[in-house]
This record gives sequence, C-alpha cells and structure tokens, in this order.
Amino acid sequence: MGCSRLSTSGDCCRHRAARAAPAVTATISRWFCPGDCAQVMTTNPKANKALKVKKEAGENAAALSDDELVSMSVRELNQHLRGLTREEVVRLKQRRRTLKNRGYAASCRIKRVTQKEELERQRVELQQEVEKLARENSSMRLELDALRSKYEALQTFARTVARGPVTPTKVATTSVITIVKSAEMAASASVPFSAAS
Amino acid sequence: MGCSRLSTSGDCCRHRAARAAPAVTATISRWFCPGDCAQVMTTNPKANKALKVKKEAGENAAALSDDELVSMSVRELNQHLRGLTREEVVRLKQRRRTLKNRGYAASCRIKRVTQKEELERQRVELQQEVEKLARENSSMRLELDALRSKYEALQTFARTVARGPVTPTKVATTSVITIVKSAEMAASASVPFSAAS
DNA sequence: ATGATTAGTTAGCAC
DNA sequence: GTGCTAACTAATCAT
Repeated sequence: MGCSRLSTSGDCCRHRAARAAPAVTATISRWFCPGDCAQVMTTNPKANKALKVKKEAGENAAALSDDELVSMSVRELNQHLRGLTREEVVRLKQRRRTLKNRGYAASCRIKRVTQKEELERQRVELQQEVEKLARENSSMRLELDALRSKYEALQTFARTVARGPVTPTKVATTSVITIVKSAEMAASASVPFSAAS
Repeated sequence: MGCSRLSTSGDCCRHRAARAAPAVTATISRWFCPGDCAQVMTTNPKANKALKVKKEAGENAAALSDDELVSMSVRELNQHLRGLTREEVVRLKQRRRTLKNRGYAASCRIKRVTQKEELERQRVELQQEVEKLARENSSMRLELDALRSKYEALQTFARTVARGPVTPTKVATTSVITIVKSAEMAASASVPFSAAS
C-alpha cells in the first residue's frame, strides 16, 4: 500500500513488519548483521545446485528471500543471475541494493542512538566526578582553615612562651628561635600539641 | 526519478531541492517555521478573491505552491476546496498532509542534531570543570601539606620553649640539638618566624 | 487535525 | 560495489 513504487526498483516492499515492538536491535539483527553480512547462505552448495536444476528445467530462479538475497556474496549472486533476462537481472540487483540500504539505514539509526546514549553516560560520569572533586575540595578547604587557625594560635602561644621566660637565660632562648627559622618546612608525624597541658 | 508514487498522495514530489548545502536550518526555514506556521498567506483576501474568480470561470484552483498550501489555515483551505472533485479534494488534502509531514520530519532532525550538540557542549563544559577542580584540589593539597609541616615544626619548637626555661642553660642546649636533627630535610621558605625580633 | 517519531526508500557522497 | 547519511514518505502514536 503505502510505498508503491513505479521506478527502477523491484518488489522488496515490506514496509513495517513489526512496528509495535520498540526493540529495534532485536528486530534488525534478524536480517542485518553490521560488519558481518553473508553468514547464513554463504556456503551451501546443495541449495545452489537445487536452484540450478530448477532454473534449467522450469521458469527461472526460485524467488529468493530477502534474507538470502541480502546476505549473498557477489559471486553467489552472479550464479543466481545466469539465465535471467537483462531486466530481471537489473531488478534483482536493484532489490539487493535496496535491501542492503535498508540494513544500512537501520545500523545508521542504531549508531545514532548508541552515540547519544554514550554521550549521556559520559555526562553522568563527569557530573559525578565533579561532585566528588567538589566535596574533596570543600572538605580540604575546611581542613585548611582549621589548620590555619590552629597554627596562628600556636604561633601566638609560642611567641608568648618565647618572650615570657626571657629573664632566666636570654642568649640561649635566642639561639633556639634562630634554628627554628630554618626548620619551618620540616616534615614530621602526627604529634599533637600537648605542651600547654 | 526516484520518488515516483502511485498511491493516494498527490503531486508534491520535489525530493531534494538543495542537497549539496549542509546548511539545513536555512533551507528548512524557508518553508517550515516550527511553532509558527501560516504566517505568509494567512491574511490575504485579494489573492483568495482572484482564485475564486478563476475557479468559477475556468477549470479549477490555480495550482497552489507548496509554500502556500502548507502555510494555509484550515478555513482558507476549505475556501480553495470549493468546486473541486471529491478526488481532487482528497488529493489536495493529502498533499497538504505530506508537506506538513515533510516539515515535521525536518524539525525532528534539527531537534535531534541540536540535542546532540548540546550534549557535546555539556561534556566539554564538564570536562573543563573537572580539570579546574582537580587543579584547585592539588594546589590545596600542597598548601595543606606545607602548612602541616610548618605547624609541626612550630609545635616542636613550642614544646621545647615551653619546657626549656625550666632548667635555664643546660636543657636549652639539648633542645637545640634535637630540633636540628629533625630539620635535616628542611627547605627554608619565605615565611619567617619572627618572634625573636 | 496537528505534531512528533520510526522505519523504509532514494539520492548522493566517499572509498 | 559497499557503506553511510540526509531528506522524504507513510504509518503510527499522542494530544
């Protein structure tokens, strides 16, 4: 009905075998395997022989199914083409081309959907990564602020202590302070500051 | 050529007016304005009158252009439909429907492309955000480590000072030696501990 | 009726 | 020739 054609193409109009099912991939894979066509009928000498006999004896080639025609190799196709009218040959080749195109269109759509899903997946992944880094970031910022406060408090305390006991031995204290200046960056473990207790 | 049709539809086959140009939007917008059809011929009583006269005097409606037909309101369409064969009416309506569908398909494609571009844009944006946060993160980590070291050095010093003045001279010297030992790896930095000044 | 979406068809490009 | 894709048509669904 819908897709009547008058032009060069043959008789491969089947327009919508299963529309209700949204399971595109499953429906497609029955008659189109991207990257690996010609896997069913590629090697079946018996069938070819039988068809040959039929051709010689009767009218012409046994009407090839879409699946067979589309998955056939060029060599096999040529075998089936023997003894056919010029017009028949053209029509069959055109039908094959149309069927192939049907498959290409399907795989094109699948590819499109797949790429879109991939993009959405990456977006989710990146969003999660952003959240994770943001969390790390803010907790580190808190830690940094806290440590800065502690440091300043300790600094104040140290100044106080260092200045207070000045009376007993003045020179000794000064020496200690000088050495500490060059030891600012020293790395050491997690010893809590318990001097005040 | 390609799109010969035998079925119910009319004569609206123009298949590909400008294929070479990838400027889809521009090409489309000439005959399809999403969300705002019927903006050109919607109010033009003169044209309608002229057509009416023609219809009464001559054969039938002056062949409507695709643009006119697709952007016409239903009421205008009905006016153009007067005096036409049942079959002609059906054909014209079908042609209108087909033209509309052509527009819908076009806007559907545009939407698809737009959404994909949007996803890609978001991906780039998120990747940049991740990089920015990661940079902030690592610099903060460095800062934190540095501050921790400074803090611990100061802590050690403070302990020494706080304990040191208990026994004026002797213990103070011992403390100095201890500090130097833990400061072997130290790289002296900018912030001076200027308590002594 | 209108609009959106899907599958199939065709044209045309690239290899 | 093969594969891919844009544009188009028709079918179908939703409003």
